[in-house]
Amino acid sequence: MKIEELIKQTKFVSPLQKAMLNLIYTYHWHVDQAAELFKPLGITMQQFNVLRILRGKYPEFVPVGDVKAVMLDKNPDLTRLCDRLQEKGWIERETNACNRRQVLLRIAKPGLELLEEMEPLLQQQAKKMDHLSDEEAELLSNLLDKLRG
Amino acid sequence: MKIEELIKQTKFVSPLQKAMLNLIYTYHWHVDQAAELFKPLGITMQQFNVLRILRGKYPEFVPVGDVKAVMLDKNPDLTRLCDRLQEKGWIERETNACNRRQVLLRIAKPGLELLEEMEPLLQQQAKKMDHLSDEEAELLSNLLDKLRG
DNA sequence: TAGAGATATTCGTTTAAACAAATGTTTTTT
DNA sequence: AAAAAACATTTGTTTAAACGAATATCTCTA
Repeated sequence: MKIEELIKQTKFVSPLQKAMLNLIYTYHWHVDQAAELFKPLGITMQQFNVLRILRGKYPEFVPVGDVKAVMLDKNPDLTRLCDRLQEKGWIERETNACNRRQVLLRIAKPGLELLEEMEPLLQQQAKKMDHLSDEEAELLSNLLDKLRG
Repeated sequence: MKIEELIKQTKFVSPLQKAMLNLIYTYHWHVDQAAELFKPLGITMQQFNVLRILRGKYPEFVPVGDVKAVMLDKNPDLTRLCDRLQEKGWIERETNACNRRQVLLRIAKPGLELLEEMEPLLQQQAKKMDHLSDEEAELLSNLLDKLRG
């Protein structure tokens, strides 16, 4: 369904404004879908995002600041997000001996297992979203890059 | 800057996953920008969104449910969002005499004036985002429509 | 014309987001 | 070497989001 119909608006200030409204709408559409998948597992999208980043570096430890730098949203409260991840046993946390200001993070075994479990669910969801060809998906990504300038 | 560099990730499960990560990143990028503009005015994006919808119907009154239906995010707590808009004097609220379950909303004069004030600021921000041509913006919007299926 | 069911919004409570200020640590300057 | 500045993260507090349950009203059916 086209964005005009979904938000019942036919006139837009510009094609760019229309695209931006569509971007916001599509983002929320995606979040709603993902939330359904994540909720029964007791994990939020942001938490999942952090675990994904840590898995990418495993078995290295990574400073909190480095994680923040590459997060999709620059969550200012990474401390308490990590508190929650640690309570669930999904990550390990320790201060860096070489630089005691830094706190180092590493994904723990149960965290890796959780991501493992989620993989088929994620792929299943991805399959439902097969409306774009690989070429179109690439094009979309490139347009988003260009949008940000 | 391309998404690969921004999130320091070179391998993606699929072009679609890359596009989705880019979508999420770009959304937050936009929200961060918009927040700077909105914050000094004491209004949030969601509140702005509601005012915009009400202006589109002015001088009609609109049921709360109708507003929710066309919102970009389906905020479940429109009641308290409207409380805040009313406290600031930006909207009027009254129960529908014909159907006393419904609450009707209308943007008030100060709300219209606020939107008026914001217009040049929004256009100014839009000008900074001139990296896409009209055709490319249309294409982006169409791809997002197609993504949702 | 009760009463069951559907609809539209609100309220209560728990939890997390936002923001500013503070803490502890390292580096740089004088 | 002491003081100032910069850095990395944490903490405190206010505010809003999330979610389910509740209220109030209307509609339809028996």
